[in-house]
Amino acid sequence: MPELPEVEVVRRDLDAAVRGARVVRVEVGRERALRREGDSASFARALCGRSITACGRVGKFLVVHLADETDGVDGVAGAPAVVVHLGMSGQLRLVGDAGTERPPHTHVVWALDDGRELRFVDPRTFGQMFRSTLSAGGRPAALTHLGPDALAELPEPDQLARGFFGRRAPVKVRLMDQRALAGLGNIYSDEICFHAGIRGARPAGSLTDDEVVRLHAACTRVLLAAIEARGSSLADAQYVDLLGRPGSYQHQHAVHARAGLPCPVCGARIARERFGKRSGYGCPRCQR
DNA sequence: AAGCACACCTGCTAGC
DNA sequence: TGCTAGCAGGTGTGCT
Repeated sequence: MPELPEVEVVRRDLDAAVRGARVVRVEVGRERALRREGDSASFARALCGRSITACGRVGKFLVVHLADETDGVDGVAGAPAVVVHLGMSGQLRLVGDAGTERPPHTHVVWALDDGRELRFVDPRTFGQMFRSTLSAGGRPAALTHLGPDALAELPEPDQLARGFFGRRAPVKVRLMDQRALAGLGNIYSDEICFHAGIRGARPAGSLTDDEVVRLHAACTRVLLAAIEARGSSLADAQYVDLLGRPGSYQHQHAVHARAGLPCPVCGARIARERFGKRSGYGCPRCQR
């Protein structure tokens, strides 16, 4: 399932590929993909004729910046954007030839002025796209509830520690709380906790200053390595990039989805643990 | 107010 | 072999 690194890989590729292209037609095959929009016809009308000026990201949300109708200036308050969330199984696919057969579950298609198509494909339909305008800080207004981005805006350790103070919730759950820190999901919270040597089930408020410093460092280290490897593609959710290519960071996973396999550091068996309805993974020996 | 439980949805798998 | 039940997951909402 796409988390921050996967979305960042898509963002970089998309930015390089479609910046300056103009949307000439929008097709909506499934309304649910636009469930935050009033109706798909007005969504399509609003996009047609607009140029893509840049592609940004906040946490797991992709932000496609569009040229303003009047002056085409991007990035200022009030400028239009389309926010895309890939959910669990969503993919953005860019094809050069619009005649290429569309995969099943292609819910939204943007036809570009150079003949290419940007397709939103999402079997499990947890993903969505919707319009939003940029607020004063440069973020889409619809995303102001998100905490700082876990890569671009990672708070300093002392500020992270303040966010953990007094919390009984497990540190893994706290890391995945998008209102506190945006971008981490089940995969990367497991890997970050492992690299920090901290059990995910520990109450967030129980972490020492030194442990928060380790968590802070592990966060940046893991996210950068995952982006370098172009993200994680696991068996079921099948993350692939704009051109359909899988990432390779799953081969570097130390603990996630590796229950019963040996820890790459100490050889102990990786344990699976329940966090509500979710499962987390960790090394019982390396993580305290 | 923090922390839970649940709905949403589909494809895959384990078990019968 | 063919069916069904269970599971996976992020976000948003609503309850305690």
